[in-house]
Amino acid sequence: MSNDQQYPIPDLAEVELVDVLRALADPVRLQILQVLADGRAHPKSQPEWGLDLQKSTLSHHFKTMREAGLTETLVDGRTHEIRLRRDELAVRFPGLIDSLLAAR
Amino acid sequence: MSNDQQYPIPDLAEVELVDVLRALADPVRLQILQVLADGRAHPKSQPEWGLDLQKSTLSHHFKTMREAGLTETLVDGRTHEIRLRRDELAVRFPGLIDSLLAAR
DNA sequence: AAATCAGTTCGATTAATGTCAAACGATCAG
DNA sequence: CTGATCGTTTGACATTAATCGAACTGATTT
Repeated sequence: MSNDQQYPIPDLAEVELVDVLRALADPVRLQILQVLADGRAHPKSQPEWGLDLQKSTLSHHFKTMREAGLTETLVDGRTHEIRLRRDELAVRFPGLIDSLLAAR
Repeated sequence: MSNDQQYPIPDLAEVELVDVLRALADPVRLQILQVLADGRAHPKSQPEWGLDLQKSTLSHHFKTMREAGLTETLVDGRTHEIRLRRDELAVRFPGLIDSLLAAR
């Protein structure tokens, strides 16, 4: 079996703006967001993100973003990928992700 | 003399997105932002904001927002007003403030 | 001049957060 | 089966941040 989503993600209807902002008010997670901007799924492996962090720290940031409704996880064997929930976010918070990704 | 702006505000060119997000990733300051959404200057006095906080706490939040580039202060004698730097913010972070104010 | 008022600053307390290392669980390779 | 790999969880530590009350500053009023 592969690509089953099996980490719990919140319904965006229950996510508040302040939750999303808290999740993104961190340089590491903002960098992760930028990488995810291409709309594709990215492996959780360290080299992917251009960040000099331990894997446990990275794992913490992934969890934070997922619980804030920003990402979903795709599990395939022992590797994981994450994807930005861009369409759903655009419905819940129109224009927000776009403006964040456009900022330099 | 009145309405001289005399609290230092940063040049938005030097403000990073993460600074703005940190400043807004708080329910109190998000509420203040909503009040400022009408574009007018609002007095710092407590009844204005619908928040049950001591004045020293409110003062802390105003300072945080000002230093993040979100607001400017207008001093008139012993009373102060603050205003959202909306036009400048729209140039530096296009669409961001609008999407935040539209979120429910 | 003295009292009052608006707002800031300071110090203390408490809670939340980012980071790492170590241990753990599950999957895959030999 | 054994060992390596991917990622999570846990616990510890240090830092940041929100809040309050008290003291303070400067402006206004009496």
